[in-house]
Amino acid sequence: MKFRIVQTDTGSAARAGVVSTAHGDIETPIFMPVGTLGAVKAVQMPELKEDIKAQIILGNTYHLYLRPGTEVLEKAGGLHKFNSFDRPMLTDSGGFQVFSLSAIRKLREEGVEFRSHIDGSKHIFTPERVMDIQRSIGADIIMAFDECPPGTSDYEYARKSLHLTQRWLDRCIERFAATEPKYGYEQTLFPIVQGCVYPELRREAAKYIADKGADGNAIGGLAVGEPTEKMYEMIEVVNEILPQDKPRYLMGVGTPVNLLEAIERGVDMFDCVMPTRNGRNGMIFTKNGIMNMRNKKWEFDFEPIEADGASYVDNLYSRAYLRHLFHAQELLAMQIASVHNLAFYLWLVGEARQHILKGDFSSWKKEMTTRLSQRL
RNA sequence: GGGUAGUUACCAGAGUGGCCAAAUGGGGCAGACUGUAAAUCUGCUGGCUUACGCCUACGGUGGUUCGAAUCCAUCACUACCCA
Repeated sequence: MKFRIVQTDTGSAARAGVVSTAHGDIETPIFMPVGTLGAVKAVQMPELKEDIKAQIILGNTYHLYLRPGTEVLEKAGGLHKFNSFDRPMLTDSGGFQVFSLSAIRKLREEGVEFRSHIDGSKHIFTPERVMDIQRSIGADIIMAFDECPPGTSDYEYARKSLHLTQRWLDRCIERFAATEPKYGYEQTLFPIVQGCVYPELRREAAKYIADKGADGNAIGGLAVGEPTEKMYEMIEVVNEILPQDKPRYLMGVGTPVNLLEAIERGVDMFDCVMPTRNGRNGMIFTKNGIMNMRNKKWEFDFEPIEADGASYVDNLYSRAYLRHLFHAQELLAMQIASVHNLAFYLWLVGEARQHILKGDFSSWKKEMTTRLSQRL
């Protein structure tokens, strides 16, 4: 994997670049739709590629390991062949499940013991095992196995957790180096910065990772319960240390405004379930703010979903119709909302890139932030 | 024409003397959701009121009772069965 910076913003840490992988290039800043189980929920691949213009999507190690399992993925020839997405892919390691499934897992030095959320069966995830599984899945970018501690963790827990994540990182790197890709194309391992909301821990983590010389680096453990301002502060602290010439991936973030704030602070890559999950739950993101499509106010609003929206669904369907579909619990409602929201997210990062190239990112961002913060 | 069962909030439907402005489900109205255990979850849903509380309400009317959605009488209506 290679990263080339095309333009650095003059007034901020924002930059426009290109990540090159075996499955093609990614223009940054980029948003990556989340397809945990190998599918971006409610979205067909042609829509994802042609309409949403997704350049890279995510998969999840824990979930894909449980279903369909590595045997199916290997026999399919990897996840790209299995799900028919021939562009770059990234898999998360299961580190987030250490957080989100904390009730059904046990954390140990060796790794994490999960009780399957599907059938309760026991599964041990060690850093080595997670590397092996991600080799079987075959994503272009794979993530180190980390512990994602809650945003409310105290300093002592955060410190211990970080050091565990660092030991696990070394084991990930070792295993990764000792194994070969299974499908004939290169895979790249991203380490993950942790440290909760403690600047000194974040600095330590960033230095530790910078020394590893990875082709890309991730910032994890944010947007997990800490105040948003703390998140921005941590991004700044970390990005002062992470290599300038390598892509920076802010994991699991976030709202449209979060994206712009992070881009301004030098982040290149994002993923988040928000456009898809919130979309399925009736929320539409637009450049003029959010809309709850279930609200009565749209009942007789026959205007397009978003007149100058980025997706074909925006002018094809009216707000009243989409509201009707949500009330009637039609599957189409979730499909329309997901396609719209993802197209909007991809439009937003694409615009950010254009304004970085043009040199007016800061003024554009300021105006957009105001518009995005509205509730329609 | 005869018989039986019933009539409760937007709908369905519990409740058969005080703990009832009245379970539960649906619907409705809002809110939440950030590396997806999520097509999920939470709150509200007679009126006035910040609240206490007051008022109006369980088909109509009249009654019994300290007290009635609940008991009695009567009227109206509905469903089913028999002719």
